[in-house]
Formats: sequence, C-alpha cells, structure tokens
Amino acid sequence: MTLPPWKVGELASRTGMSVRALHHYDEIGLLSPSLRTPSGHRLYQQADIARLQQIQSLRLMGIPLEEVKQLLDGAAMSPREVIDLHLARLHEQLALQNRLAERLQALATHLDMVESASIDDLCQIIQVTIAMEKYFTTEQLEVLRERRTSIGDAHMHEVRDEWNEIIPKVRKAITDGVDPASPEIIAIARRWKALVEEFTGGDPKIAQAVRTMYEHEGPTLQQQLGEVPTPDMFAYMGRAFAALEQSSR
Amino acid sequence: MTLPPWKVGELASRTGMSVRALHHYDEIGLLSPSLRTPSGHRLYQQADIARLQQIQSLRLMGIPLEEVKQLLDGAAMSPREVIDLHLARLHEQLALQNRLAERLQALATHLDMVESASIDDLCQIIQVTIAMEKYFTTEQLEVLRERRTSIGDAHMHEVRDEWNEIIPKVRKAITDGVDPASPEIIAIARRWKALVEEFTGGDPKIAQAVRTMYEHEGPTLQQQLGEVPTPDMFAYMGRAFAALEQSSR
DNA sequence: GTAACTCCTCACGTTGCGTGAGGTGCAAGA
DNA sequence: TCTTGCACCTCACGCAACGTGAGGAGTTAC
Repeated sequence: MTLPPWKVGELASRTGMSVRALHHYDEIGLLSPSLRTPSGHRLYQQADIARLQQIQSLRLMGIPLEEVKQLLDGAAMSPREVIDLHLARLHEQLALQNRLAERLQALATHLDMVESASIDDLCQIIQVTIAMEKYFTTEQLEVLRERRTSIGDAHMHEVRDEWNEIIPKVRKAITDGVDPASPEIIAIARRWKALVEEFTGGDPKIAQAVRTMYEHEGPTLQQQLGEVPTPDMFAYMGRAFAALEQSSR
Repeated sequence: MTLPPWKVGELASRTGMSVRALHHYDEIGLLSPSLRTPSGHRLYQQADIARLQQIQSLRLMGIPLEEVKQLLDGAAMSPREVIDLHLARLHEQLALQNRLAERLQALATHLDMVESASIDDLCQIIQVTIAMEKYFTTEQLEVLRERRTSIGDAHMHEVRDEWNEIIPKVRKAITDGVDPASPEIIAIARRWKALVEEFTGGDPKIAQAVRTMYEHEGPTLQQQLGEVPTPDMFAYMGRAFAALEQSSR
C-alpha cells in the first residue's frame, strides 16, 4: 500500500515549512518533487519527504543550502569537514559579534557619562571608545567599565568637575614656574593621585595606558571630556609626586 | 584659504573606503557630494568629508546605513535609543549564534563517537543532538560533553560494546521470566549501574533525564546507537537494583 | 454552476556593497 | 596636437534565503 503523494500546501503544513520555501528549494534544485500533476501541481512522494527531513536537519545546524545540496547529492565533502568548516566560520562570526557587542557596551556606558545627546557628540564618543581599544587590553577595559558603574553617575560628574578644577591650576603653575615641590602643588598632587587611583583601581598598568592614550589622543579626548592633562603636565606632576613621596617619609 | 575639493578616488584612498561604497552612499542619499564638475565628476568638500567621518564612526558600531542616515538627517531617534536598540538586536543574534555553536559542538563530539560518515547517519545524529536539548539542561549537556571527552574514543566503544552485550541478556531474562533478584541478574545490575555512573558522572538527575529520553526517543536512538534500553527494561532493572541494595547490606 | 481554496509562474525587495561592461574626462609624453 | 593611460561616469547583475504580492488557472464542495 503506497500512500498518496502530497501537494505543497500539505507538505508545508506537515513539516512546518512555508510553501515559498519549498518552491525555492525546487528552483535551486535542492528538492524537486518527483511527480507533477498534468496541470503542473507538485506532488511529493515518500523519498521527497525523507529528503526534506534531511534538509531540515542540516538547516537546523545552520548549514547553507548550497552545502546541504552538495552533501545530499554526494559531492566530495565528508560530514566531518562540513561541520568543522561551518563551526570555524561560526566562531569567526561570533568573535566579530562579540567585539561589536563589547564596543556597544562601552559606548553605552560612555553615553551615560555625558548628558549630551547630539549626533556630533555621539560620533566623538565612538571615536574615543574605538581609540581606547588601542591603548587598553580587553581585561583592562572590563575593569574600567566596572569601575565606572561602581563609581556611579553622580560621583562621576564630581570627578570630572574636580579634574576641571585641578588641571587649569597645574597649567598655571607650570607657566608661572612654580616649584613642583611647593606645598600647594604637593596638595594638588595628592588630590590628583587620589583621582587616578579611584579611576584605575590602583592598577599602575592602567594608569600608564591612560597616560599614553592622553599623549596620543589629547585633542580628540579634550573635545569630549573638557580639561585633559597634557604631556608636560604629566612630567611636572611626576616631579610633584617625587616630592610628595619624600615629604610623606 | 579653502582647500580644493576631493574627487572620489582621492576621498576613497584617504578614508580607506572603496569608490563603490561612496557611489553607493550617493545612490541611497546617505552622502551626496555637494559639488559636481560639469562633466559629472563628484567633488567632496569639507562638510562632506566630515559627514563621511560620522558615517564611518556609526558604521564601526554596526549600525545599518538606513539608521545612520536617519540619525544624521536628524530624524526622531535619540542616539541612546539607537544604541540600545542595536545592542538588543545584537544580543538576540548572539544568543542564536551561541545556540548554534553549542549544537555544532555537541554534534561534533557525537560524530566522534561513531565511525560512520554517511549522510543518513549525520542527519540521524543531528536529530539525536537536537532531541537531547529537550531532555537535558544546558549545564547537563556540558557535563555530558566533558564526560565524553574524558572517557575517550577507545573506551567509548568498549562501553557501547558492553551495552550491546548486556541489553539482549536483560531482554531475554524478561521474556524468560527470570527473577530480577537472581544472582546472574544482580551481576548484570552491577555492571549496568557502573556503566550508568560512568556516563552520568553519578548525577541522578542526568540519569533520570537519560531514562526519560530513552522512553520518548527509543526508536530514533536505536538506529544510531544499536541496543537501547526500553521502558520495561528500566522497570525490570529497577527491581534488580532493589535486590542489589539488599544483598550488599 | 459557482464560490472558495489551493496551486502555478513571474518578479521585486531585503543588506552593503563587489565586480565587471561599456563609455567619457583629463593630464602628460611623442 | 595626438595619443596613451588612468580616473571617472552610469547601468546592472550577484549574493542568501526566502517574504510578499500580482495575475491567472486548477480543484473541490455545495
């Protein structure tokens, strides 16, 4: 007893595919029904249905139709090769997507820092976000992200304000030729150090990376952050830190 | 002093884009040069270049061109919304991709278990792999995967062989009406238990899940694995285990 | 007989360009 | 000045896997 063949609609509803998909499979020669009615209606027999089930299995693994076709038509590819190849491609894609997701996450936290919503600012912040990838390792970025969320939004602005207060003072001290070992500069150095440690979590590698970044990307960062330390400030404050060390002994 | 405008080729090489991409941006109205020579050559001015840089920034975040366009043309979307929306989409995709990758990993280890390379077998194994997702949690699947790799290929075949030896014996014992508390059945129960514990790592939840799976998917699994325990065997062996417990006291 | 389905074959749309095809503009050497 | 060669132009197809009509014919139930 042979079962009557199925028409597309029936096959579609029974297999959960769309009629269009079955048409498509026919078009590309992946699954052509072995029978047609005189008027041209597709009739699928047992063998066709079996093939469709195989196709569905392979599609569940995300294998592209062209490769499914080659596999089922017995081309020169072992299942193992196909799976391994596909897995490799998937991992590549995943790596890319993950990098994108990390970027977007970083961008989102950066967006929380500033209150602006202009497109120009957004693009600037993207630049900063991308630039940071060059100066910090993935783990360091992770640490920074955590620091930022733990510091919180409100305090973040206080920190910004404090930098905006300190940096002009340092600039003025440099142009005025004030001795970095003088008491008022040492007081500033103490505040500076506290700010840095709060931001970097005390990791000297991160502090160094921050410094390198400011040296290379100063102008870009300045547009977003406001006051930003320049290389000569780092040098000057270095001497102030030395004096701070001495005085605290 | 205004700089001379750039032609496509020049803009392309300086920004790292392809000429075709710039043409495309022009076609879709994303970036149309503000000038053309009388002969129709595109001339990009400073404003155009700035816009291109913004486009590049947004594209680095994987934002689709249509949304980039709307953003830059000041449509009703805040940067925040766009980023959040895009991040959500990305996470969705990542979840899908990760599931696929897990499936493929599981499939690969399953492929290592059997030596066959036929397409039919591959599709069967895919079915099994998918079916397992219904009976085990993600963590359980992870545990099983680790068990399998730690057991190793060679020993895996010994295990299979032992099942193929034990199961017919149990079947025969059932049809022959042998008492499950009889010594030979208790001996078999001891081996059975050892096999199960080796496979499940001693986790009773996994053992239960395996049993449920065999009850529902018996025929499918049998085609791939060979001998497979049936519900009546589980019941029978349950009584044998009880006898084993008693005797070992 | 006709209404209501189901089926058929085009054929465009999707995303972001790559890759020619065939033709013109422009700067420099013979 | 003429030619050579490079840069530029505008179509237009291709990709992956179908979704979504459009317009028309076959099938089935009342």
